[in-house]
This record gives sequence, structure tokens and C-alpha cells, in this order.
Amino acid sequence: MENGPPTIGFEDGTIDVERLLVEPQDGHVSVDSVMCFNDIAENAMEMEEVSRCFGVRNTAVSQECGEDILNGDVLDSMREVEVGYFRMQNDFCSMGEEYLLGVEFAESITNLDYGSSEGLQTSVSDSPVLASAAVTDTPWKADLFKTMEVPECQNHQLNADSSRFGEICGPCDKSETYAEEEPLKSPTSCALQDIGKFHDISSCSFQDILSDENDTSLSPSVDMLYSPKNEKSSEFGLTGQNGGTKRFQERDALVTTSAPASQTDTLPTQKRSRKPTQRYIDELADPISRHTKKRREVPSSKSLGVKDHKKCRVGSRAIRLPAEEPSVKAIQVPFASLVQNERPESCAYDMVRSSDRGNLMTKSKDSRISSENQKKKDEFAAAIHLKKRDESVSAATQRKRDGNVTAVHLKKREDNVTAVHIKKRDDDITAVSPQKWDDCVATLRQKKRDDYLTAESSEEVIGRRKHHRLWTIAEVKKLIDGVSEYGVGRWSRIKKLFFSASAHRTSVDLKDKWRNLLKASGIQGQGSRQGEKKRNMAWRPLPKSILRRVCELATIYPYPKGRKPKIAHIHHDSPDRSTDITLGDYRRILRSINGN
DNA sequence: GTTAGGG
DNA sequence: CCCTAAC
Repeated sequence: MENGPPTIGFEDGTIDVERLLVEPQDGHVSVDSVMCFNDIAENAMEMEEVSRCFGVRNTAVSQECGEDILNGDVLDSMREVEVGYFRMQNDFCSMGEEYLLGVEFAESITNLDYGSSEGLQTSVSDSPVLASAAVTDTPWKADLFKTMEVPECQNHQLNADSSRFGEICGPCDKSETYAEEEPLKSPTSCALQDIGKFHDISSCSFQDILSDENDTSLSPSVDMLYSPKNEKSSEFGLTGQNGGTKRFQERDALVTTSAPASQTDTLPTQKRSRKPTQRYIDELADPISRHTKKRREVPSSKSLGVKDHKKCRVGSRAIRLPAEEPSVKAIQVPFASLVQNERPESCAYDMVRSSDRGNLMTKSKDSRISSENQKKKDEFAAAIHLKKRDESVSAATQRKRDGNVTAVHLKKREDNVTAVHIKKRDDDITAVSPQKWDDCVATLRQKKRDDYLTAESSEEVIGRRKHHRLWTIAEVKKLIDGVSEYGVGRWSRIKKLFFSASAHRTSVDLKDKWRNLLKASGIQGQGSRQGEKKRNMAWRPLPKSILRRVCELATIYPYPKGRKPKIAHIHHDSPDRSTDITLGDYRRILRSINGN
């Protein structure tokens, strides 16, 4: 599926429309240049459509975007550049590039763009199917010229991304989908759809990447778990992309962010991706060592069996927690995945990657096999994550996602991290993005495979992090059963009998979980119940039945100590359920028998 | 080796 | 989840 024809035959003068529209990812092959190619085609068609149906709206959007995006220098230069469409585009893009990525690529990109654009234009016109589009070409060029520039660029960006992702994510899906959709019927709509889908895909993939599990992501139509809101419009690419997706539907949604965000990730692609990488790693290495000098020691000491972590931990903790927690499963993957691409260049990558893989593979028990190494790796990865996080990624989005999907209890930490990101984002986003995309892509591939290879309950998968696995309902139930049978405090037994299957979940874990359940059930926090309750709401919603049972058991077996205060007697006589009861009866029987 | 409890 | 102290 990933072996698209290396080049699109625009030399012929005739391009397969379907191909053009349907498999824009093909363009991806020649990367930078070709991408533009696709973009233009789509743009042309989009334009038409837009001009007809959404003309006003579009304008509005574009302006809106333009203003937001092009503030300061960019905006000024923009105004000056009203020359020709291509010129415009190029300029704009280049500006965007400069704006975000730096001048070096701007030029080259521009050139590429231009060339490919021309080619595309020609071929498009020739193509009978696209005739309408071609015709339209002129008008919109002139009329919508100004207004379109921004969206144009956006499209460009987005498309580029899309194509890339498309190829990586699910060219198959795409192809199939499109095939079914009467390709020739209306190129425009097709294009629109494509775009939409691509956006979806790209956003999807991105987000998914962020999340450990969302296999679903691969299919464009899948519903995202998070709600695409522009929380912080200037956040990272995610937001923008989302907005981009709905561009034609909700002009509000579009919003500024998209352009910068997408630009970031766009054209740069492979060439550029590497550069950042290098620098990245170097930078990463330092900061990490710097910040987490201790931290690194932690893992190693751990694995080595050294016993003086305490100090290390103290220092490392602050750093480490924010890094791991906030990113949560969702975020983590992407970060780690980012690293993957870098891998080829240094062994460090391997480490990271491995760990990453572990995450992705999630359930595969294998991941746990080499706990030592794994741990170390994970630590390393974590460190990198931390770095990366700071540099990029939309904290807001992630957060949201985390909250919805994982519903984990990482609130505090997340907040801290978030702040940091926002601050740094603008500066560093540039460098990171391109690579990021690559990474994402890589991740996706890997992910896809892994997901399908290791099918697990989505629940578990989703909830899992480095050394953190979300408790599944089933597990909780088991725990409850265990407690009901053996009472509180006999965690090892419960572990043995109820969790023998799951290697993770130590007795301590059970205990901890029980503790949490008590908290969640509202029992326990006798002091400040109100506050407790509120917090409880934030936690992962537990089935009422479970909460109820927990409550019951809690009354029967008050956790901390002083077991069975009320029902102590009862318990004594008729211990509770199954086992104990049986034993009691048995004893009684024996006694009676003996007595007799 | 387990458990309780704090972080 | 992790770690440690105290069984």
C-alpha cells in the first residue's frame, strides 16, 4: 500500500484525475515538489467549489486567518506580494516557512513549488475531467486571489500533511474509499472530500499518535475521542488541523492557527526533518543530562540494584513526573515515536524506540520481559519526551485528550507542563515539527502493525503507559471479588487467586487500587467529603455497581485498619461469602462432629 | 515476603 | 505507580 507510483506522470500532459484526487499520496513520493502538485490540483478544485458555495464565507475565513496568522512582518510582506497566484502562494509559503522554519528552506521550497505547480496546472487543464476545474481556474485566480491566499496555503500545508499521512496511514483506506465514490462525478466534491478526509487522517493520526492506542485512528471516519476544539488557537498543529478540516463547514472553526501549525509540519518534510533531528538529539542529550542527571541514574541504579535512589528520586521526581504523566499514554507515544525517526542516526534512538515500541505494543507480554532494559529505556525515552514536550506539541490538546481518553489522575502535573509548553512552543515548534511528522508517520506504521498484531482490549491498551496500566473494569471487579472474599489487607492472596493471570498488578497494586476505589467511592475521605467528591468526579467514571460494591465492602472492611468494626461479629460467625463461609461452616460441622 | 502508608 | 518502614 505504500508503494505508490514513484512519480505522477504529468509529463504526459494527462493526469489520471482519479489518481490525482484519489491518491494524492502518490505525490508524496517526490515529496516536496510533488506535494505542491497535489495541492494545487486540489486547490483549484476547491477553489471552484468554494467560490460557488462558500465564496463569502471563504473570504471571511481567509481574512480571518490571514490576520491571525500573518501578524507583524508576515502580514506586511503579504500585502506587498500581491503579484501572481503562484508567486503569492510561494511567497506566502515561504513567508510561512521563514516564519516558522527558517529561511533556508523557503527558497528551495518556493522553487519546487513553482515548478510543480506549473506542471500541475498544465496537466490539469488538459485533463478532460478537470476541465471545469481548469476553467474555473482563471476566475478564482483573479477574484479570489487575495482572499484565497491564506486558505491556499493552508490547503497546501494540510494537503501536504495529508498526503504524507495518507501514504503512511492508510493509503489503502483512502484508495478504497475514493474508488467507491464515483471519482469522476465531481472532482470538486471529490477534492473537498479528499481534503476533508486527509485532514481527518492527519489529525487523526496525529492525535492517535499522541495516544497510545487508538487504533481506530487509522480509519479516517472514526470518531475522535477528543473533541476538536480550538482551545488555544495558537497551540500546536492539532488545533489548526482540526480547524482546517472543517474549513468549509465552519468558518469559525478554521481560525488562524491552522496555517502556522500546518506550515510547520508541511513541506519541510524529509530533507528538513533530518536537520532538526540532529540538533534535536544533541540538544536533548544535554538538557536531559542536565536536568535529569539524577534521573538517569535512577533507572540505572534501579536496574543495577543500587540502593541509593532516594536522593536521585527527589531531584528527578519533579522532572520526571511532569514528563511522563502529562503526556500520558496519549502523548507519550508521539514523543517516543518522534524519536524513532531519529533512530537511524544513533543508538540512542534504538533505545528510545524500543521503549516506544513497548508502549505501542502495549499488551504484548514481551514488552515486559526485559524489564530491566526496558525500564532503562523507558527512562531514557521519558527524558526525551520531556524535552520534546517542551519543544512542541499542543499541550492543550493533549491535555484534553488525556482527560477524555485516559481520564487519568494526572491533573496537577499536566498543568505544570502545559504552561511550559505554551511558552516555548512558538520558538521551537519550527524545528520540531517536520521531524515530528516523520516520526508520527513512522509511528503510525509501526503502530498500525502492532495494533493489529497484538489485539487487546482497547481499554487496557488505551490506559497503558510506561509502567502504568489503567485498571480495567474487569480488573476492578476481580479486585472487589477478592476483597469480598478475603477481606482487605490480604492482597497477596487476592493477587494470587484473582490476578495470577496478570503479571503486572502486584499485591501492592491491588492495595493501592483499593485505596483509590475507596476514595472514588466517597468513603474514606471523611474529613473533606465535598472536596473529595468533586475530585472524584474527575476520576475515571466507575460503574455505579462497582462503586456500590466498593462502598459495601468498605463498610464491611474498613480499609486502613480496625477491620470489620460494625460487622466484625457477623464476619466472625459467617465470614462473608463463599470461601470463608464454607470454612466456617466446615469448622462448625467439624466441631459438632467432634463434640459428638 | 507482605502490608501499610506516604509521595 | 513507586518506595520505604514495619511487621
